[in-house]
Amino acid sequence: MRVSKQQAELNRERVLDVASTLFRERGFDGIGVAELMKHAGLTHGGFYGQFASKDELMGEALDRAFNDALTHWRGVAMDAEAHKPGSALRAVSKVYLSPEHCAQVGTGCVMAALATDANRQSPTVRQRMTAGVQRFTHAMSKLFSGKAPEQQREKALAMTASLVGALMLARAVDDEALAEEILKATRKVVLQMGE
Amino acid sequence: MRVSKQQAELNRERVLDVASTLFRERGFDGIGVAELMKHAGLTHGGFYGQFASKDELMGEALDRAFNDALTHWRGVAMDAEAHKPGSALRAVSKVYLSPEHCAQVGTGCVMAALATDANRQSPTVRQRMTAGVQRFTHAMSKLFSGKAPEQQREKALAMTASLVGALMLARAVDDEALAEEILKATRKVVLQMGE
DNA sequence: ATTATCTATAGATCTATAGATAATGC
DNA sequence: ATTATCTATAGATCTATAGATAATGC
Repeated sequence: MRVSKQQAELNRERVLDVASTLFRERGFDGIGVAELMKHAGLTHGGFYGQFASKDELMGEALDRAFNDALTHWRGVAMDAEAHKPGSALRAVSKVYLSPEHCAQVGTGCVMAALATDANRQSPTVRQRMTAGVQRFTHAMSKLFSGKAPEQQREKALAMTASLVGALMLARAVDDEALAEEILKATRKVVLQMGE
Repeated sequence: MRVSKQQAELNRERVLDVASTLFRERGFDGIGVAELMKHAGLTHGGFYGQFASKDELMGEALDRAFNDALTHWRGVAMDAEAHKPGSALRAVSKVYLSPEHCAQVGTGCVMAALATDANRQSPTVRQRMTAGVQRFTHAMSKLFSGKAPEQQREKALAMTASLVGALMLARAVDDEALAEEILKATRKVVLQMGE
């Protein structure tokens, strides 16, 4: 039954990966510890050897999702710049506001999936969400490098709000045509922020 | 114990009001039938004489919240127009993106409070959310009356996404200064949509 | 000997229903 | 007689813990 220290660490990482995805798909309260552990191939009781509480897991899963997001969006921006200088904003908005991102809740933007949920959780969870929003908007500000620093930040904040709101609404509606309309209209607005 | 038909209808309305507020504050799964009924001054078991299920209540509470919202925002727009023609867009964005609205989750925008939640509920609930988004954006399109019809709709959709995203993010962060920054940056973007 | 994981369970929820009660409305 | 509401409870969750088990790591 007992596994090596190394394997235990891998197990813990797997629980975090599973949680990061399933929390986004079903919400923090939409999946229990038992089912999470089952998805990670472990039993319910083993969880409390790896984490102090479900609340602690929420915080760490949030951090993980933000880390993955920053890596992902920096990559999208850098690839675009390498291919065609000045195209990063267009690339990021196109990928973020795509039907594909809309369909992938579990691996998609953590803010669009869990911002409302985080607001109803513990102070610790809220702090992690706040830190994530700060990190994300800071990364986005680099998409407006032609402008003054305070303008970069302002535009990054407004852009983030538009992206997150559009994705969340597009997912909320049970009508693909309407969802696509929302995404398209927001792509246009976000591109105008770069002008 | 039994009350008049008229009183029973008033009781049902009170349950709906309570649900509409508490669902927005805590999420659909964040409050149980027993506590909802207690807030309405009734007992747990009485609920099922008024509603077939909690799911049915969610749908009706959503409709109620959207009805209230449309009345409210039409009022804000009309008051502004009456006072100063052409100021409706500014007035709506100012009130929607205010710290006061940010603080009042239970009586505030139903999309910002429950869009993610609705995505995880039954098809019926999702349909009601979709219908509400259609109604809301249709009302918002009148704020762009100087433009071509298809532009009005496009701008209303993008505006709605920005408003909802900004409010949701501002509420999610545990930092008033950052929240105010998000709201302010988004006010600017929304006003530019009217130009 | 230590410890990662397991089984089993306590105690607190949750939705929904059954059956009793008592006031309304015919 | 009908019915709006009540009390009580079934059955299914949920988080967290206690104690057993068996493999690791000294």
